[in-house]
Amino acid sequence: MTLQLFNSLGRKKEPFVPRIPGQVGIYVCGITAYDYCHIGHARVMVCFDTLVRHLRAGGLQVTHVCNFTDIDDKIIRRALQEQVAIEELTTRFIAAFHEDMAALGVKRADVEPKATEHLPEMRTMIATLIDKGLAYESGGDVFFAVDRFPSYGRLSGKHLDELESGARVDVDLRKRNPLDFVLWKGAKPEEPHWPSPWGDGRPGWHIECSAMGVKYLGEAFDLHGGGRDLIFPHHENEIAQTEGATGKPWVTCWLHNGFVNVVDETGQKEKMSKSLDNFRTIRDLLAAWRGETIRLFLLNSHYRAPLDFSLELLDAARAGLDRLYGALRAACEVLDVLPEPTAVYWAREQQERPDGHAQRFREAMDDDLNTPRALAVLFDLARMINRTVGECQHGGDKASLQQQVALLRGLGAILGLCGDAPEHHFRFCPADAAGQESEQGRLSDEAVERLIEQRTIARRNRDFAGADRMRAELAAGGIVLEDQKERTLWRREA
RNA sequence: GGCCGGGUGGCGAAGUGGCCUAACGCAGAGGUCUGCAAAACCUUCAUUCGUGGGUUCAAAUCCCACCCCGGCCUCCA
Repeated sequence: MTLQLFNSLGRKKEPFVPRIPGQVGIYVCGITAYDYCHIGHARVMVCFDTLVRHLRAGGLQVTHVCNFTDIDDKIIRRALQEQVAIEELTTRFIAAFHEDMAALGVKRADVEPKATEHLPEMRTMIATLIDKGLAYESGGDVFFAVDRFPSYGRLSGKHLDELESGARVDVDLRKRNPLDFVLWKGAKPEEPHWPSPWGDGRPGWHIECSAMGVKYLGEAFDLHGGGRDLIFPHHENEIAQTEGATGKPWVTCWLHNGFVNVVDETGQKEKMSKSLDNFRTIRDLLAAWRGETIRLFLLNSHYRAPLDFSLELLDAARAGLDRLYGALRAACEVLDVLPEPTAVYWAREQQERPDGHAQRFREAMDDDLNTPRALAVLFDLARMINRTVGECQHGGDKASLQQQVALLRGLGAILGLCGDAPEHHFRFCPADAAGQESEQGRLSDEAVERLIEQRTIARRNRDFAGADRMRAELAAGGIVLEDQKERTLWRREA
């Protein structure tokens, strides 16, 4: 079975066949750097990071491009509000983006181009479009003429005539067709601008992805992804510009992930978005939950389905992750070292692993990135590991345990999970504002270890009342104990 | 108005014609283990898949109608 992906262009699953055997180019629409990222952004990045990991596990050489929009209306407005230079603002939020993504286990893209660093490419493309009669100057701006691109609307399933009849705001008299979109905006006073044959100004939003996509991945490449909300008009416009300029088909397969919705107290749902001001930033959440927990939460539903966000669901995800790491930790009781969390590489591994788990995992991922099903395999493996640990403790064979744990880590790595030391997971200490009082009440790792030692002595002396008192003391600090044969493990409760 | 997703157990979520008396996770119940716990393991937890029709030997899965939720058509991941 080969990888099948749901192509938004045509709205059906298709076998994924790289244009160049063994190689894949993927462009993911990144962020506009003017604010912190929220769960919606996290979803896109985790989703495509996972896809890239899976492609690589399949032996493909992937070039992953993810851009930054570092000039646009919102950025200008925000910089003005905060009284900072535009570049300072964008630099700050790009750095924040990198931090957040690192916490979520999202690998850096191979290329992270910025719009402001690609003015020449954009101008060239605009010039070509004008030459070809697909774009025109009007009132200091340059517009793309949608009428001149016959397949406009193909991606979004919209027809020009229907769009035009729809109620549209702001009829711009400089446009020949109200749907024409701007490629180049004439400079306004006080705004950053660059020179161009059509006068000073700055690029429109859509053109940057076209120009940078072509530059780094070519006039034709395999995959282009982003959130559902980008289908129209952003991606529709990208296609029109690029294919208009090059005269040939651009992207083979368009991928779009579903929204993250927010449910309020009354049960009302709505899409999480900046403009609705109902978003939770990743950074907020990272105070109370590990990034990996957020990642598991996101991967627990299929990427194209809508996803409702709630704190309760994050707690459930944390409990699920506890289970996975619990198995790894149990394995530590038998194995001296855990196998490296290196992603399974199918080309090499598949013959050696006829065992059902790897197979099931791969089939799930190959089926349009069915991460919930892939995750189920991980949980099944965890159960098996727990069982095997029990057998090992009764004199069973360690080799199969070693293999199972290696598989859990190897498959986990494709999802970007289970890569840490179990203790790192269980001792995670929420830095969250849950309270100032918790600041004092919080026990340091060392203090916990000390109390546990005392308790061990008490238990040895069969002073169970004393031991229970110490356990209660630890419990008050959010510490849960697990007595093993030889030692006592502990974890912090959420 | 046009177009697009989604409605599966207490919750989340797979499954899209027979392996489904519905995977997996969370929560719950009982048991084993334990000084007691915790964790783990075992057992249990939807004869039912928004509603009503229909097609079929067979439907959560296909067709028709309807209801509900969300989104896009304007910046948005």
